Amino acid sequence: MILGILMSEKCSGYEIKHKFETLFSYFYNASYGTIYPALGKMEKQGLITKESILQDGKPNKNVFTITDAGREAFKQYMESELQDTEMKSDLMVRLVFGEWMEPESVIQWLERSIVREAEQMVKLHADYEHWKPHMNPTQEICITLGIALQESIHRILVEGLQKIKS
Amino acid sequence: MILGILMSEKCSGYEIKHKFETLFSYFYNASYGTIYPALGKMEKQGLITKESILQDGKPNKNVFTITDAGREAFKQYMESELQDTEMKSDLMVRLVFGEWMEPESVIQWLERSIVREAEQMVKLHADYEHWKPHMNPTQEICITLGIALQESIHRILVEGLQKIKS
DNA sequence: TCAGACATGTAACAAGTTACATGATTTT
DNA sequence: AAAATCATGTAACTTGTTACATGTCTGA
Repeated sequence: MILGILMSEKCSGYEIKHKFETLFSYFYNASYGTIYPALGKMEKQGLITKESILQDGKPNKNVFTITDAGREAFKQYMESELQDTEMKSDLMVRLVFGEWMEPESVIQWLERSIVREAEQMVKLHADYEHWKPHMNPTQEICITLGIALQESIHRILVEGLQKIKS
Repeated sequence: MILGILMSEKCSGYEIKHKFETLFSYFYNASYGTIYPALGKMEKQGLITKESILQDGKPNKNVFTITDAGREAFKQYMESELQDTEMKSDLMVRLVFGEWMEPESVIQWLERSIVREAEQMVKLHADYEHWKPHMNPTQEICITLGIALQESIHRILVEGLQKIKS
């Protein structure tokens, strides 16, 4: 992911984190504890180069630029075998063992999840409208996929909640 | 998950793994390298007890039974704060950086993913038909969710592929 | 005869989280 | 006066994977 980000422009670790939070948060996340060690490692491997920028009134910045070797590594990843999608859903785990709980608990899980999905849907739709003009076709597929997943989850949970309540 | 499984019946590590593969594989997975250490740890904590069964013509079995403390731990988990769903999609990562690749690569990713989703949909539908009679309402919501997610992904990818090709 | 089911476990490694440690400037 | 933004990094811990190690029985 970091190499992909650096394909477009050089960035500091802080700026990379910001992109994870604003642009990619709907399908990817990384903490500083992942980003900084990864940048250090890739610099050692010669995939990126560091440039220290002294700033006035702000801390210094370490800005990283992708190298030819880095672009090569990025392409190798992009051409490698596609990995399966993994997902970890606490809600699904609980639903499978829901028989051991009172219906009220199940209703709480569902209502809570419905609200969360609805909130994320609003955010994603807004993001889509916002970035639509600069998005290329594959990025459109990606965000459309994100939105479709949330809408499906939302729909099924609402239907499920009705059944449980009735 | 293991405690949840043991709520219904005592099981060996091997049997637990089998359940992960057949009943839960659409939303959860665990390897022996996770299961056996987890069983050992929970036995030490007194959440489960071990019983060694000598078998004829087959290796011995260590069968684990949940204790009162285990049932308590299970309920504490079920009543704890619901965690957000996480997902890791290699396809989405690639789609976001698809601008750096030839359309042929993008088409390959999409076609590959469409086939995989279709295969899993067939399997999940068959599973649903098979276990429907013994499923309780919350388990139905869970598998319906799994099926809906796969159908959405499939639909969006087919639509996306058409746009890319045109 | 060979693959697959039955059965348990460890060791090395990979990946990622959270909290800690520091500190100036800017906005509310 | 407090909170947020800008900015970098480490250490301890958690979680999970893959490969190794071992061996019998049963069915095609």
